[in-house]
Amino acid sequence: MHMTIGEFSKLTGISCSALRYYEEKGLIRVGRDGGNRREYSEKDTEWIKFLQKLKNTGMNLGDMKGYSDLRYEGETTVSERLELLEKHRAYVDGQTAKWREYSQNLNAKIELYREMLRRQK
Amino acid sequence: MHMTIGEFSKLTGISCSALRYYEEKGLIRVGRDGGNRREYSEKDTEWIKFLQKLKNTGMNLGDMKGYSDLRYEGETTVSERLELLEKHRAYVDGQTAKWREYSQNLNAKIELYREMLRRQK
DNA sequence: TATTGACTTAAAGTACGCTTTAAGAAGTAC
DNA sequence: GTACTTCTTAAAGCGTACTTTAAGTCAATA
Repeated sequence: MHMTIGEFSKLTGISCSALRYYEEKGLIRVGRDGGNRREYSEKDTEWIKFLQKLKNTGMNLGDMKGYSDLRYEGETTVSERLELLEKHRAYVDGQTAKWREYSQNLNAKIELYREMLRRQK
Repeated sequence: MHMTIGEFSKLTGISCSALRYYEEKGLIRVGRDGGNRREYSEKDTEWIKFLQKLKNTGMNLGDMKGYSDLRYEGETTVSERLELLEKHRAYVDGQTAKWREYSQNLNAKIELYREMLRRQK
């Protein structure tokens, strides 16, 4: 049922040092066994995977900590969490638009270069 | 015709320290006057603006340095530069797709939360 | 019992893209 | 000529998200 940090690291693909760092930053709360070793559970697996997704969508650790705090508070914070997620989605949508624009700008520049090359020949 | 680093900084909106850093990294080559002060020209304005655009599309300084080297080599490198830009566009397109996907994933998660809230009521 | 391997902590190191600091030199204003 | 501003360099500092190192602890195996 419980895993050591090494097992949990292998399972999730997250390095031990990163896992300790996340705990230190308050993203994940972990219990200890008799010998002061971290004990990770199945539930932690899902939680850390969700954190990974937030991270992958460009959320920084500070904001993830805010979300985490709400989650550890329990079910009563669901609507607050929803709000955070919606705010983050606005950010993600902004990024999407930004990159789309970059691509268009680059295309224009590339066309200019192609034109230069055609004239050189 | 020539500008000091302070004037050039104001004109471009890039801090003096950043300008010196860019020169140190080889992104821009700058001449000196009798008193060893940097002299920026009109041409540098366009070049630095182009560099800014590359940076804004997520290109790192190392890659910008590669592009810069080719540019300072002269007209014969235009097709190589074109290649670099096309490679970078592929990267930018990848980023665009990535963010679009993130947005979709987030939407799914948000819908899930909305569903939870509806059931709570 | 002795060794091995996985764990513990705190602190320092890393990469990137700068910014800040310190100390000095040179041009400008009066 | 002297005060002021802007420039010069090298080196250290910063924020983020970790990684690496050092020194020690604990449990399992030979």
